[in-house]
Amino acid sequence: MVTMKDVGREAGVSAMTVSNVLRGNTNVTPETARRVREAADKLHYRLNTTSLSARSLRVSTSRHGRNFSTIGLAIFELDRPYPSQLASLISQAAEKRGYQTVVQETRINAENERSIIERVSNQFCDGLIFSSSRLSASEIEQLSNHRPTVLLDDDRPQQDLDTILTPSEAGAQAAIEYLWSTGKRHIGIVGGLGENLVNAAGEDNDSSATFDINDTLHRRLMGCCNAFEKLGVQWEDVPIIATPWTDTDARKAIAGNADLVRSCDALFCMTDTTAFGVIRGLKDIGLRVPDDIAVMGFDGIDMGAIMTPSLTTVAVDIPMVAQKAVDLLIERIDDESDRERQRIVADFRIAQRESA
Amino acid sequence: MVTMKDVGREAGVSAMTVSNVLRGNTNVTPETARRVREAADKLHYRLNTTSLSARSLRVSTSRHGRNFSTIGLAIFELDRPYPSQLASLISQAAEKRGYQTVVQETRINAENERSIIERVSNQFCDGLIFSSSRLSASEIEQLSNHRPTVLLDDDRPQQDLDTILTPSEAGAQAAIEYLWSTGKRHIGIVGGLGENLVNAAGEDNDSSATFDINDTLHRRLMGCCNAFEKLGVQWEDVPIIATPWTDTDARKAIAGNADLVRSCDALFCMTDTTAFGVIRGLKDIGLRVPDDIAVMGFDGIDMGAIMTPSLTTVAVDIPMVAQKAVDLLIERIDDESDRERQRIVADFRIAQRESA
DNA sequence: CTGAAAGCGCTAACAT
DNA sequence: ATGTTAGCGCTTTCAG
Repeated sequence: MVTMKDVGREAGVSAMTVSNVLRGNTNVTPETARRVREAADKLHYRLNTTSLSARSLRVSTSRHGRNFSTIGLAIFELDRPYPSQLASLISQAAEKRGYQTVVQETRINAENERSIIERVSNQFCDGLIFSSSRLSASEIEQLSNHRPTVLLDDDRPQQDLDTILTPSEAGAQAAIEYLWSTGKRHIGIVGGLGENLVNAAGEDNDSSATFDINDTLHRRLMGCCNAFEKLGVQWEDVPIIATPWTDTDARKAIAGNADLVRSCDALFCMTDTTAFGVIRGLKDIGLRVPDDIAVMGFDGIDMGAIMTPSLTTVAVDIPMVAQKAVDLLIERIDDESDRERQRIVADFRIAQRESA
Repeated sequence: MVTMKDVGREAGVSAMTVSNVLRGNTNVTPETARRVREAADKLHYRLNTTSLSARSLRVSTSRHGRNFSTIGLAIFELDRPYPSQLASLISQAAEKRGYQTVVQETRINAENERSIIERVSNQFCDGLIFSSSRLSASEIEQLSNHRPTVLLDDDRPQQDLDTILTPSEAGAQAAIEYLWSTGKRHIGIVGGLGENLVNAAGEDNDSSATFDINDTLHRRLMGCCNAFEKLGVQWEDVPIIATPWTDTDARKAIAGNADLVRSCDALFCMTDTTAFGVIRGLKDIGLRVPDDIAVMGFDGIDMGAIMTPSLTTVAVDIPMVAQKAVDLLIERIDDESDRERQRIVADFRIAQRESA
């Protein structure tokens, strides 16, 4: 690494003069400045900002008088609508409160998450937001040196961190009840079993042994189950189509379960993206939505309103998730007191559109 | 700020012992350890990782023997398919090469971009990728202390940085030619004029005065223009429907230009998202796609394949954009030599699907 | 106009 | 088992 000392030696001056030249602050002879700049160019000098920050510990105010507060957001996937909308909303909510957000993709991999904390979040973030983490709260706490942390969509009971949850159980129950209220009596569920999101099985048997990637799934299934029970339908009789929660997988799952699908008059899908694939898959096998069969999703991503047919769905209040996450985190950052951890379930509404 | 010294004073030990306890490394009396931990808790001590990094300058290898290389990606929006897919692909390409990616949303705002560089990228990234930046290359260079930088989709000729471009001109030309080849003779263009992406007019009149947010638009229009010229169609006769490049805006634009739309037998949309809104808007006014009118998009986002009807589009090789961006950047990071700047235009193909 | 010294918080190496 | 020393790259202070 090239230091100011090196540049100084090359230019025949001290490191101090190099510093002065490069920041253009104090008076330096034009000739000296030129020599220094040449030397810096020649050696490809780059300001080592790490040590700059070390220095800045000393001076209370930053050079520009701004607050350099930063939130780290670890999110499972960036290429799908729900997490990317959430990331965007969090960025914007944080910005309104004077925080910069840095987003990192975990792809639901524990090793990635550790790396994120070690390399970045822990290095310079004032707080962390973890969405669908595979790490235990205690590991996050330890790796992050007890940085304030908010978890999203992590329902493991042993966690002792602030948590924002999507209304999986209540939302799913409301979905089934809605379909029932429109006269559907043969409601199937899509996205039920098997590995979900990604096939991330078989890793990480230690710290997160208690973690089930299908946690959110279970809560949504539980909501369905409750609804059917209230409606007097045997849970065992409910058709469940297994598929990962992606559009292409869901499309294939419909093709592979055509007969089962034809016995239904409505399908409730575990996510909107799944529903998109289902609607496409239904067209592939000659079924019209909603005329032949109703389809309902879960999430409330923007694109659902634009699709043809537009998607009836459990619309989670995603801006609320983002806002609460940011608020809770900043509260923790500002206030070191040990107030009790919070656990907030986001609102939802049934967005009644064309598909059901 | 609470330092190890403070904790040590509270616990009646030296800072060194505090360090040892907190990292659980060396042998410490359980009793001492307990006292230290209590003191740390009481004072709300948090490891100052800034100085950790300062320290790490000294020891060549990191504590875990890993390389802590990081790429900063500044992207205009995270809640739309194209940029979020791109961000995801860049993250994954970088990871394969041992780099962690931190993503930040600019929302096409110069002040945000400056903040991103100052707060984050400049602090600890080895290199930057800027997508649709509003800053000039020279400002980026200066703010980032000459960090290696790759620009995406920035066609300003004065820039002297590595650049990856989407094939706007060739892609648009190919789109028009494709529609023509299917017998369409009344092709309209959607997404043509007015502020695009966001209404970010009126800011930043100094450094980026030379920057036109409609730059990409102009290149795509130029491609259309070339195609029509070759086909013997007067450019002045081509219907152009102005709308920002979002689905909801595009949907409204169709409703507001119903008569003009009805005179067309095909519509070429500036982005896939625009096309989604257009298809929906066409249904709103009773036109069927592709029976009554063909629709074509530009980008090649995944969802286009799942829609009903599936979207015929200029499918940019987005993985190639991501891969080249990462490769070029890492090349710059590794090799300080001043090889000439590169300028790569990504491949594309016409994804021939149902909508046209 | 230029440079020497001190020190930011932390920890490896060494001393007690 | 615990403490002391030195130093990471840089910049503020103050002396030449």
